Amino acid sequence: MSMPIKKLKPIDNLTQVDKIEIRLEEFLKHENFNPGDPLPKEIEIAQALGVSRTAVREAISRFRMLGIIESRKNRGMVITRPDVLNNMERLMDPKLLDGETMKDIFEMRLVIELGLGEILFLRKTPESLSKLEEIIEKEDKTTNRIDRLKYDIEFHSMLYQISGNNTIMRFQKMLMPIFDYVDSGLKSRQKPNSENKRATHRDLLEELKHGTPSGFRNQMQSHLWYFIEKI
Amino acid sequence: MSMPIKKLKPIDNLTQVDKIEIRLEEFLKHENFNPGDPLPKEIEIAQALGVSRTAVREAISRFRMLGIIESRKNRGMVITRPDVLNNMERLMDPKLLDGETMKDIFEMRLVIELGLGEILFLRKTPESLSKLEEIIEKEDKTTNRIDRLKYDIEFHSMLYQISGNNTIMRFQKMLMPIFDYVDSGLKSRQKPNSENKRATHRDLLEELKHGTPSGFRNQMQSHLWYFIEKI
DNA sequence: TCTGTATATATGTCATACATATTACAATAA
DNA sequence: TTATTGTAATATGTATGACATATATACAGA
Repeated sequence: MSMPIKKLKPIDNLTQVDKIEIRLEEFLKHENFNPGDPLPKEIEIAQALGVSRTAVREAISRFRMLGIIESRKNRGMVITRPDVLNNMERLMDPKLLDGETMKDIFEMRLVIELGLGEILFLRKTPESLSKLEEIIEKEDKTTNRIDRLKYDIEFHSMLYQISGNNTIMRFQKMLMPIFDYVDSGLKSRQKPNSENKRATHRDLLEELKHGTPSGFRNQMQSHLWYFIEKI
Repeated sequence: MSMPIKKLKPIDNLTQVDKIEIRLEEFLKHENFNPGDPLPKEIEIAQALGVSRTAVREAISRFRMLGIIESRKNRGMVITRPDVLNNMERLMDPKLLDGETMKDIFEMRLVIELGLGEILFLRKTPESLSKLEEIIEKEDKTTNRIDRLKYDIEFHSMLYQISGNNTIMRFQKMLMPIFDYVDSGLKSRQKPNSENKRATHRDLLEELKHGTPSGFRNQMQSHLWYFIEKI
């Protein structure tokens, strides 16, 4: 008969560097560090923790990767404001992500676009509306398929720009490759003839000019229907 | 009179490790590495690049941080599927971010919630609706302010759960601290009496049960009005 | 005031040795 | 044979000491 082996929890499997990382994070929070504040020297940290400078450097390089620590020769290290999206951008590669996550991202792009109406009505200006107008006109004139796609993207990008929300704009931009990848792999559930009433860019613009947020949301839903019904 | 000094771009200010990182990224893409594939040994990489193992390790530790490389003793290193949100979560700290970004995030949370309607109608089930029902009932019974807040959060969390989109759910969860922080710092533009017609959780549920996506979007807009008018 | 020089300093890089966990396989006992 | 245990090989993890390099500071000279 064997021992009740399940009771035996595995011991700390953290590497030295992991532990240092944890300690440093505690240290930063506890000492209430703010962007711009200088950090102790590498050697001092190593000595204080009783570890080698090598290990400290590896731990610190992780924070550098996150963007919350910067270091320059002789100046030492300082706390910096991280760029929230910077790291995420590097991971937006269809080869790296799993299907489930990519599907999630596909939906997320749609969700954001559908939810954008409210903010657009708050931020729209005559100038921005006329820019949308320009894009639509260029779109109407062209027959080239590739150009139409270009203007399509331009139109939606302009909407984000009008939102004045830089984070959302960047977020959308980095979602794009995944969105396109998923889109090209999904089949429509409906017959092609169901797209008869799809709202156009002009419909959206007219709604944005003279309509209501509620109306705009509905138009956008109609406009994106082609994608939504793929979900 | 000064030179047109702005035209003078700074020379390569990349560290050795930066260069190694770039080379490795090229290598990974060019050789078409996929999750699960093993990487060459550290020493081999170092020799191939003509640099020290230390530098290679620092570069690789960055990829480990991103979550696209994992390494175990003797097993060597392998490409792994990164967790897209993992790094971002660590940065969601009001002390680290600047006001602009936090405002963006505040809006983003609202945008997502406003755009969620469509997907909810696609994914709702009798079971999930009755769970919402339960939460509302508990909410109605309580008079405690803190409990009401708890059920409020629970209700909205349940909506995300119904969406079936794990990425959005996690995303929202990590946006929360920033959202609350910004919210507590913003003042309402309107007089308090303007909230007379605010849609309740029950309104949302009824709409979700018997209404339409369009109706739900409007109800949600009304429900979140308190926040929206703070934008 | 500006420019060049010297020096001190903290990070960046390197070479080397050893520690440690994991694998594969041989050795041993049942 | 079968299962457990020991052992060597291996790749990553850690430590140490040395040197390289960029930057700040101070000071000298024009």
